[in-house]
Formats: sequence, structure tokens, C-alpha cells
Amino acid sequence: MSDDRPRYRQLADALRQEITSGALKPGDQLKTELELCKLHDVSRHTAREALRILSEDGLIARRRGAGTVVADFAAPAFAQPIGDFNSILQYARDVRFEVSESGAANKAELDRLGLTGRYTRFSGLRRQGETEPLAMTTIFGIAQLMPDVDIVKSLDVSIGEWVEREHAIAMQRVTQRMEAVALTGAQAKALSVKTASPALRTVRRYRDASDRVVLLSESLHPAGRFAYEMRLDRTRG
Amino acid sequence: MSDDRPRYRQLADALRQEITSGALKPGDQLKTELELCKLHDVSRHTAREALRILSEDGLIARRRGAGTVVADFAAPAFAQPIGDFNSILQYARDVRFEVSESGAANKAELDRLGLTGRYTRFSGLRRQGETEPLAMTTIFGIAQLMPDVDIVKSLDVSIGEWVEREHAIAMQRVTQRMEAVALTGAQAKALSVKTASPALRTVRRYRDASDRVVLLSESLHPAGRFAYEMRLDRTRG
DNA sequence: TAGTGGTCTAGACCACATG
DNA sequence: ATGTGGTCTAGACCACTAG
Repeated sequence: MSDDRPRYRQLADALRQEITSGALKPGDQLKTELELCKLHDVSRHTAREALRILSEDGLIARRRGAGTVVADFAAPAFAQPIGDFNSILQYARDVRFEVSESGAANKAELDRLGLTGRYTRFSGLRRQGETEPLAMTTIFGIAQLMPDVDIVKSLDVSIGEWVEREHAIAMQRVTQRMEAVALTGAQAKALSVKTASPALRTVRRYRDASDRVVLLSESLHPAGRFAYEMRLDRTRG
Repeated sequence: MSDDRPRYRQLADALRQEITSGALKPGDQLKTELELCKLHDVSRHTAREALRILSEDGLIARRRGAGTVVADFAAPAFAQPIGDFNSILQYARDVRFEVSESGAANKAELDRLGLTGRYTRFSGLRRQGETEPLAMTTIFGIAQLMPDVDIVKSLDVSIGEWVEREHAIAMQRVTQRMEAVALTGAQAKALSVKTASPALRTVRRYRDASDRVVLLSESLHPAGRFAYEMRLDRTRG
């Protein structure tokens, strides 16, 4: 096992695994800092750094004097922060997009999404590690601009980045829509949950300078496996 | 000036001031960790903690071996439009908040949300026009800062704005979390939908300059009645 | 009162960037 | 070769919570 990752990250990932796997449930008490120090033979500083990461990710809640517990938000397996460029790249690296289907988008799909023209469609599952899928995603892109499906499968960057680089197109604006929906039978089956169970639907439209929708992504995240997190800073009074 | 804030926060705020005031411009080199240690008579750990905060806030960029510079906002990232922070406050004003319950938050609630200290709670429905409720919302605020329930009912601004004005507190940052959930029986009944039907849960934490959670709002939006939409503009190529 | 997490110090070695 | 930030150790005192 090659593991040149920092020890605090190894520890953080190990604890994360315990939480997302369900071995530790929301409300459960975590080991104390000193216990973690002894167990993993690290200094308190290192143990704290690991706990800080999990705390920032919203997986645990800490209270002085009382201890550390698994956060009670149904602890989603993954939270995507936005507003931070590095985190977005991280998302593309950490989360595999397994394309299972591709082809030309049909008229019904395009109508439903308000697209006109010819688009290519890739659909598949998003996965992190060996866990259950985080989401079912479909990506629509302008037909002439999209890469071949083999290229998509071997991409280690996002399709958006590929299009930008390959065609020298700059995405100028992204609009994003989020809402709760009930999954249809087929969707639920693909995601290994029950029919009609809740999901977060996000639709992103990437537009270029002339307002053309270059790329559109539609994702269905089953409840409990994903939370979307964003942060707004006040810039001026 | 009473200053029982931790030293790393005092240092972070001092540096933040230098940056936001324009004394330090994007690209400018910051003092090194060791210089900061000597200048402010703190350990390296403390200086690093201050720099970590600024780094997370996106104000500085650090590179091993090269040093620390004020972040270059021309980086190819998607950013929130300036107005977005305020438009979040705006939302609270556009939609009527009918308070049906208020009182001190209990321990279970505070634990669930990761809050510590004494908070007051207001809960009720959000309505726009005479239609069915858009959402069920609960607001938690630091007890000493919150208005009386009668004032809340007569407010024509958001509670956040009232707190800012009344106590001269500036909300510095809002984090927002969105996920899909299934409604419990009681929640579903209040919103006139069926039990276990999907809803969008949004939790917003409003923080002041010292990262204290001044206000927290938790909303449940039944599927189909609400969609969250946002727009990200590329700051520069 | 005992134990927790929060803050802080004073060291150390390393990978990396720059000259 | 020097100095930077990244990681890590081994201590310490404090504020707070809970039994």
C-alpha cells in the first residue's frame, strides 16, 4: 500500500470511511483526541488536523468538554463545496464518471431542457471509491464540440475543461438550478434505492460569450448521499 | 479595546484588514511565517493558523518554497456575483414568514445543528401570496441578539437585517447547505403533502467576523414548489 | 472533579522554489 | 545553497461539560 499521504489525511480518510460506511451513525461518539493519538501513534496536533478536516466537511460536530460526535445531518457521503476553484478540480478527480451510454440527444430530451440544435449525450453514474453511486448524471454538449466517447472515458479532467482547451471556448457563465424530486422507477433502480424516494436534482447550464449553452449537466443525487454546500462572502457593506 | 479573541484570529483580522483596505494588492508578497512570528511575538503554529484562515477565505495563495501572496482574483474560477450575498438577505424579505412558534432552542436541536450557547427559535411557514406554503422554516439566533416575537411578526425586513441594524453586527459570511430529504409525517402535514414525499432542505449559517453563528435558518421546501437558482460568472479569462 | 476540546509554545525535519 | 511553506512531535495551560 503506497501511502505517502500525510498522516493527518490518512487518519481523516479512515475516520471518514467509518462514518460514510455507516459503522458510525449520526450522534455516535467519536474517539477523543488523546485516544486517537495513542491508537494511531500520532501527536495531538496531527489528530486534531484530521478532525478539523472532517469538521469542515460537516461530518462531525465538536464541543469543548463534551466530545466529538458524528453530525446529525444524515451525514451525506460527499459534499461539494463551490466557490473554490481547487475544490472543483478536486471533485472531478475524486469522483469517477462512469459513462454507460452515449449518443445523439433526442427531441424530447432537448425540449424538456429548453435546448435547440444538435447535442450529444453522455450518461452514467458518479462514484467515489467503491461505495454506492453518488449520482446519476447526464451531460449534453453541442454535437460538433464534444469529444468521442473513448476520450471521455479516459479523461482525467472534466468534459468542460476539455471543451475549453480543445476548442478555445471560454465558458462565461453557469446557471444552476436545484430542486427536490421523487425518483422514477428506472432512476431509483440504477441508484439502488426505492422508487419514489427523494433526490436532489441539479441542472447546470454552461454558456459561452454569446450565451449559447455549450454544455448542460443534469444530476440526480439520492437523499443522504450528497449535499451541496456553498459559501457566500460579503464583499462590501 | 477588549480583545479576548484568540491571537491567531487577531492576527488573521489584522492581515485581512491590510488586504481588503488595499494596502496590499493582489500579487503582493506577504510576510513569511517566521517574520510574522517575530513581529507579533507568536509561535509559528499560531501564525500558520491565521494564514490558514485567510487561505480558506481565498484571500491569499501559498506556495511551498515561494511564499505567500495576496490572491489573484483574476484566476480562472467561477465566482459569485457581488450581489448574491445581499440577494440572500433579500429573499427573506420577499417571502412572508408566518411565525407560529417561538421559544428557547433545546439541547437536542442545538446538538443536531452543531450550535453551542443559548439560542432563540422561531418557526413557521413561508408563504408568497395566498398559495400553499413554499416552505417550513425555523430560525435560530443567539438569544441576547434576537428580537421579541412581537417584533418579528411586525418586521418588514428580514430578521438578519434587523439584527445587523439593532446590534451593529455585520454578517460576514453565509454558508448554505442543500440536500434532498423525505418529509416526516408532521412536516408533511404542515405543508399539505403526503408523508415521505421529497423536499429540499436548506440550512444557512450566517456568521459574523469572528466566525460565530449569529443566525441559522433551516427550511424544508416540498418538491415542485421551490427551486433554487443561482448564477456564477467567470470573473476573468 | 475529571476529562474534553481550544489555544499556544518551541522545537524538528522535509519537499520544494528560487537564486 | 538558502529560505519557504508543509508536516510532525511533545509538551503546556485554559474553558468548558458532565457525572
